Amino acid sequence: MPESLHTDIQSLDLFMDMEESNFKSLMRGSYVQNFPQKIELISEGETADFLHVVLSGSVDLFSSWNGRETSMATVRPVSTFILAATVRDLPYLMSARTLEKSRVALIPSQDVRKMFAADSVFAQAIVCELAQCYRSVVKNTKDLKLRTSLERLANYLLRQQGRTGSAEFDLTMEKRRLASFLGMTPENLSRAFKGLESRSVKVSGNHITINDPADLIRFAKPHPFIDDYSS
Amino acid sequence: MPESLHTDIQSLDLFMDMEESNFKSLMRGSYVQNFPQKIELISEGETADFLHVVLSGSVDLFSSWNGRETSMATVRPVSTFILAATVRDLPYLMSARTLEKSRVALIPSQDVRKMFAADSVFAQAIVCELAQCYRSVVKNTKDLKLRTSLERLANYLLRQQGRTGSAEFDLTMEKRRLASFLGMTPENLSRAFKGLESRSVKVSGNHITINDPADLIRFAKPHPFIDDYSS
DNA sequence: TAGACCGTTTGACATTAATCAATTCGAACG
DNA sequence: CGTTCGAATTGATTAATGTCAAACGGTCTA
Repeated sequence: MPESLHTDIQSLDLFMDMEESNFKSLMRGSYVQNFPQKIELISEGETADFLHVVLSGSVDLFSSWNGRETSMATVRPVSTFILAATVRDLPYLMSARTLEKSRVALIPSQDVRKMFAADSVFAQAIVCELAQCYRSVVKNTKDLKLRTSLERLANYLLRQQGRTGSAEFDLTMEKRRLASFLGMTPENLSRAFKGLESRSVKVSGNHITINDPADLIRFAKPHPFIDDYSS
Repeated sequence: MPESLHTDIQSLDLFMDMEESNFKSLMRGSYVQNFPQKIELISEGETADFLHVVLSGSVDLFSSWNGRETSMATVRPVSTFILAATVRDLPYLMSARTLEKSRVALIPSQDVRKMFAADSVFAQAIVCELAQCYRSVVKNTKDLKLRTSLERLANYLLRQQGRTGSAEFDLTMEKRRLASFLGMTPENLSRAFKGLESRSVKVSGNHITINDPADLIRFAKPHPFIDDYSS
């Protein structure tokens, strides 16, 4: 693996503080692969042979049951996914596919498990990462169970707006995936956008304008323990 | 804290393999409290001062937003809760209340954090526990997003049946809470039970009889990556 | 044992969301 | 510049779920 990528990977909280030699050792068994768009990287139920790190592009985590499918999360650079399956040596609970041309680093799970037993700083970093992941999923569950689809969309838009700080921004995924992520059908999402027009939201293609954020906030009632992904 | 309780706590995967002296040291700062029924132990948003261990009774984890409330999980002896908030020193994402008279051990979060930095075996146990918790919530999300309420109930009954092994069993929580846990209203749950009558489910009070499990399975289509809580 | 209380059930109805079919829109391409 | 393809939208309809009010049925207690 080219040295330049080491730097990217090492910049992750997960690897940042670990013993340099240990990090090098982890990288020795790892390799980087480039994938075209819409390639399934892993499938639900497979054993977790590698910890994955998205270096560029983006990856969709999704699940299926009985012919239905739902998008669970989007992984963007630079971050890892399926850490939980890796450390427990259990089958994946989600599938993953590239959303666009992406570069992914693959670190053998066995090496990760060996290393976290040997390097206590690394173990601590894994604890933090997993706790963070756990809290994200809990927030997501609260979002799903406590809110209507219109409220979920409104809060989603406010979160996106918070990331850019601007009143205008572009959706970062296509609407059909957003619908799936928010737990509704594409048709319903389309109507939900209509329903937010009266709350000062303007949609044109995937460009969103929030004319009166205060008004939208009044309706959406965002709450840090659901919407603040940083805690 | 009485020595006899040490044994209960130490029997948890989380503490089982750690250095005896470290465990003792953790216990030194801890204490046990008895709570009556329906007492709120912690509230969403508070800082996580203690790791909680349910020794007897049972505890409901729930969340609220905008006047609505939903039950997220039930904690039964012997197990911990709010580990994630504890290790990250962040506010609770859920509230907790006793469902019945319960005995709870309180371990200062600071001590837990110190200890997991010092004892790498403990750190590994925390990693396993958190990974497990994470996977449980992911399964729950899949259940919510991929299934109708009728399917969720059917699979819930099959899971309960799997725990006892018998075709008959009693519900372990009152129906209003079960409804909330499954993401529906009590009225809807009542109708869902009716809807499962044709699938050989008989309900009498909180006593359930599954006359033809194969038939119910055909409808519910249980799947290990959603319903198998042991992996 | 009568009454009160609380959870559950039932029925009627409203709301929300999913489905199906048809159309529109927009980017990619020859 | 028109064609093509897939996504997005729209409308009509059905299905699922929530709401409200009333009735029912236990359990506890005075």
